[in-house]
Amino acid sequence: MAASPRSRRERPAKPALTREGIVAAAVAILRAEGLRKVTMRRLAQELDTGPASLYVYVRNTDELHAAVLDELLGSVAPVPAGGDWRQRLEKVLTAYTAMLLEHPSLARSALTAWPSGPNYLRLVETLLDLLRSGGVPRAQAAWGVDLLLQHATATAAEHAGEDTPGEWRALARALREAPSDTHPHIAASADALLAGTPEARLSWAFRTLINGIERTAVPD
Amino acid sequence: MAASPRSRRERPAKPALTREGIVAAAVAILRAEGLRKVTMRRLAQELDTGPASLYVYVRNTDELHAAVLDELLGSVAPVPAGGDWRQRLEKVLTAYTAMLLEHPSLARSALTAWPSGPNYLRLVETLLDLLRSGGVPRAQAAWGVDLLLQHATATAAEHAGEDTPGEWRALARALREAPSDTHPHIAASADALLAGTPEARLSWAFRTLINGIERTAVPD
DNA sequence: ACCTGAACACCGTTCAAGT
DNA sequence: ACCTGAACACCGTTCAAGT
Repeated sequence: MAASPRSRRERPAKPALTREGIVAAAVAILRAEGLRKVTMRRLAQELDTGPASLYVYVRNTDELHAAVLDELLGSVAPVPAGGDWRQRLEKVLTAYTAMLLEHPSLARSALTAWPSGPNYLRLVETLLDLLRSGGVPRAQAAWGVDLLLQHATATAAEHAGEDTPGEWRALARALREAPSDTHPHIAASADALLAGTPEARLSWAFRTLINGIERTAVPD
Repeated sequence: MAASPRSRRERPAKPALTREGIVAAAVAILRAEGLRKVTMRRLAQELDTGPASLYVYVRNTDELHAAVLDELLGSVAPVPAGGDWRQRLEKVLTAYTAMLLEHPSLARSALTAWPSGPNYLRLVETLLDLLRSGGVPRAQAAWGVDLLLQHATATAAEHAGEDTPGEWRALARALREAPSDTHPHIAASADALLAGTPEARLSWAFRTLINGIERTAVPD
């Protein structure tokens, strides 16, 4: 009679591969080392197998990243009830953006690979509910949700270039140094263009979007 | 006396490396094969040299992509004068978006690596001018330009996942199949959520943004 | 200063072969 | 059906050495 596997090794037995387990391991790597390390090869290594084995459960790297986002979406707390619908709307959107800002590279990939899991649907439902409670017509609310979520995702995705101080500084300099004869508006607005904390700008953007959504009719 | 280089080879003499030449070659590869092929190695091969040689002129791959975008920005035609400022604004933004839609993966990279070249400044100046001519206060116009350009860029970037039929279909299905007891708003709005041509939605989005920008004050 | 070959440390994905 | 080793076809970036 052979010894049980448990008595043979000190290490925990290698767990069977499942899609769930793969996604969980991917989330762990994301939190510890960032999305750039969430590769098929690194993941396989973590799961003590070869990269080819993962293709039984995940079609490709993009699908893997989408599954990871779906997972994280579950951690966005629901809005507490009560209060002004505009404020509540801004609060959900800010919470969603904050989650994405913890993983900007994931936001970047979410821009192309939209999630469609249960947590994403719950978020869409909440946004529709709030817009409708503010009296926004159904068609406008529907297109508005897309606009609001796109803004949140894109804003987080902008922070994906880990460093970016180079690019940002180059732009700030270019704006400040724009000659006022050829670029009078930029010269007059350089400070305004660069003003505001990220939080203030995000809040303004959401309020701007909501104001626009409220009063812009969808064609026909 | 040695023969002149010209008489020695049939091929045109290898041109000296310059940043300009490198960027031009990168644009050529982009047009012919897409951004995914605009790699240091592929570019070096095209220029008949080794990848290491490029690092004299370009800091890294991101900077290369930013330079390429800067180049393409020059191809966006200026707005013809005259007409309603809103319509003109929508027209410039649509032209900018159309250019980015020809290279969605470049739009994706533009979301993180903002250009700051002369063509980009010209675009910002035009947008500020149009918003000001519509009576939008300077501070709102400044933040508004950012919002408008971000929307254009993000919209183009969304199309970067070359195929994406999988993800899109999955989302459409999830929306249509959402049970009406737990997701009443989605159930009632499924058609509205999925309605509209990309052009109609882009136009609505720009008008929505402009309406919002017009009437949302910047803090303090 | 500019250019290069070669190396280091990685990738995604496929496929034939095994269990 | 699931899993694997090995291979194919690539990456970005650095560095010592040459001109």
